[in-house]
Amino acid sequence: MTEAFELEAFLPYRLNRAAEFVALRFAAQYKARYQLTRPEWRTLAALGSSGRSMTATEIGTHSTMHKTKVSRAVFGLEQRRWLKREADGRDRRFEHLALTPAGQHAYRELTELATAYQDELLSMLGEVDMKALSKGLSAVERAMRKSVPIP
Amino acid sequence: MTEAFELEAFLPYRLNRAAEFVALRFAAQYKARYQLTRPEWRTLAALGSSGRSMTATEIGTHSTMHKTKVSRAVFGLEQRRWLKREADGRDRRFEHLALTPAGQHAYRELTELATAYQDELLSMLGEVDMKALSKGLSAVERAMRKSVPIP
DNA sequence: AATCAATAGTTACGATTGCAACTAATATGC
DNA sequence: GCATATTAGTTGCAATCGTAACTATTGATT
Repeated sequence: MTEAFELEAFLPYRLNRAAEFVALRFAAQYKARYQLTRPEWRTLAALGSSGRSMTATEIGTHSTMHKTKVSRAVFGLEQRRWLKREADGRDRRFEHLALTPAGQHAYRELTELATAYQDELLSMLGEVDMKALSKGLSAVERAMRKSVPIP
Repeated sequence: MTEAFELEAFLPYRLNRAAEFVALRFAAQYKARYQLTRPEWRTLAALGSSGRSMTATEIGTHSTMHKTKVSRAVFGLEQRRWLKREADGRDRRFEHLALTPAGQHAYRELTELATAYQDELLSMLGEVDMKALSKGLSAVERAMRKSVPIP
């Protein structure tokens, strides 16, 4: 006899639920403190974490966000004066995006929140299970790099 | 000196990216074949998997979907005649939702797709890493049950 | 039993999203 | 060197989403 389908064991379902839970609790923090949207936080994080300037496409690839999402997030951060654009001298289609000092300051504050949250998660999950999760996620990331994009 | 924040190691970020990757590849299948939305698939799966009738609130709790999402998904499935509502005799606020034979048929077809996809994931990740991921997700699920809902 | 609180589910509406079409710039082929 | 294809990024628009307000029903309080 064939094994019955178990939704509770279905990986997309489990991953999605876990991701939503973990993300929501953190989003509540930066939304409350900075009125940042999620795409804005992800853009800020990509730029701040890289420590260099990036193009919008790079940000999108790195954080797997749609280019229109990135475009709007960049606009939002630009209005806050957290980010400045600089045209590429050789190829003017490119815009090099970099954090302003104010943006870097916000990034540092947010990474403090993020680090504290990561610690909180570690204590919630325990070191052993956290390691297991990390190992599993690494495998997914490996698969992502190998796989051909869907759209 | 303090450890620098590493976005690539930040759990919400990693989980979200992995979940999106895994979900998107499956969504492409049921969208192409049935024009099902994600909330509709999740509702169908919750009902089919439980094997019994459920209320909208139960579906929402179980799949962590907002009640308006559930409400619209139920409406969609009802229009396809995949689901029927039955009022509770004692408390008429409740609606007991159950799959029709057509709905059960669709559910079985979709679970075949899902099972095949799960197998594909297993072969992509490898058994060891899949086990690790599963163990890590179980820990998150445990934390979810303990934690107080944010909204 | 009359009022008030709580719960299940729906809906109106503003915000967010992604697709497709667009502009602008550069690369390629002939 | 000119037409065509390609790429970076933006925007219009329709679909989707979540919040808050709503209806309907039941429970609790007095």
